[in-house]
Amino acid sequence: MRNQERDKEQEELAAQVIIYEDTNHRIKFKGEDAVCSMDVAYTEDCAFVSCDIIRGKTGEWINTFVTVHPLPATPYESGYFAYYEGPLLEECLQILNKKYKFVPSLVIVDGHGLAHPRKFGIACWLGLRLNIPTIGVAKKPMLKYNTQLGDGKGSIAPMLLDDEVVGVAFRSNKGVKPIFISPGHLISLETSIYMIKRFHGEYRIFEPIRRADQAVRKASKGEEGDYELIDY
DNA sequence: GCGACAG
DNA sequence: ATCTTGTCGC
Repeated sequence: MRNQERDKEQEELAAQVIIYEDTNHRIKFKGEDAVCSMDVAYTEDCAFVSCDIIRGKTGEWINTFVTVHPLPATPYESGYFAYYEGPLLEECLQILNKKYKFVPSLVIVDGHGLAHPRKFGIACWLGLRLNIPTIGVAKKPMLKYNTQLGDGKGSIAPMLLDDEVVGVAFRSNKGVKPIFISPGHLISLETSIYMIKRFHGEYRIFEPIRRADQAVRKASKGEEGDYELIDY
């Protein structure tokens, strides 16, 4: 598909994305509800996907699963990340669903949600595919933000697209580069920020994503770690 | 028109 | 994303 066609497709799908406007936390976790955070690592011949699972109600870590997949057929292109990595995330969750009847209540993705030039980052794509709430958390911005962002831990600056606030730059620790939070689907920006703060941890990178990253990194090197590899 | 642009 | 050592700082 050419970029012009993909742009059109992204704009059409973006129109289907549901973002809540209210500042109330519309996600209330019940006893067993799971929040999963996902990441991917690549080798020359395959992709490793991790799904880090915590209990939404308590934040307690449950497990980190890793699945193995063929490399994507299409190359990575900025702006079209979902076409590259999205299907991998979806397949990993399908495997966990078949094997454990696992259905997350919220999925947090390494990448953007609404904070994307056409308001359709990978978190939006996955949310639409699964019909589940999603959040995007990225290490680099795609949109401009106020670089006057405070230096202290917890400082926030809005990211704008045509005067609309589509996400925030978030200083997760004093003096470190910010991370970038945006809603993906079936969630509000306020709740997205709330969830990231709630489960964040002590380092710059959101802790569950950090664990997911470590898991796939080790798995891709054949090293042991705090993860469970699922053969397929 | 040109450049910038997640992983 | 991935290829890679030491090093500065809390």
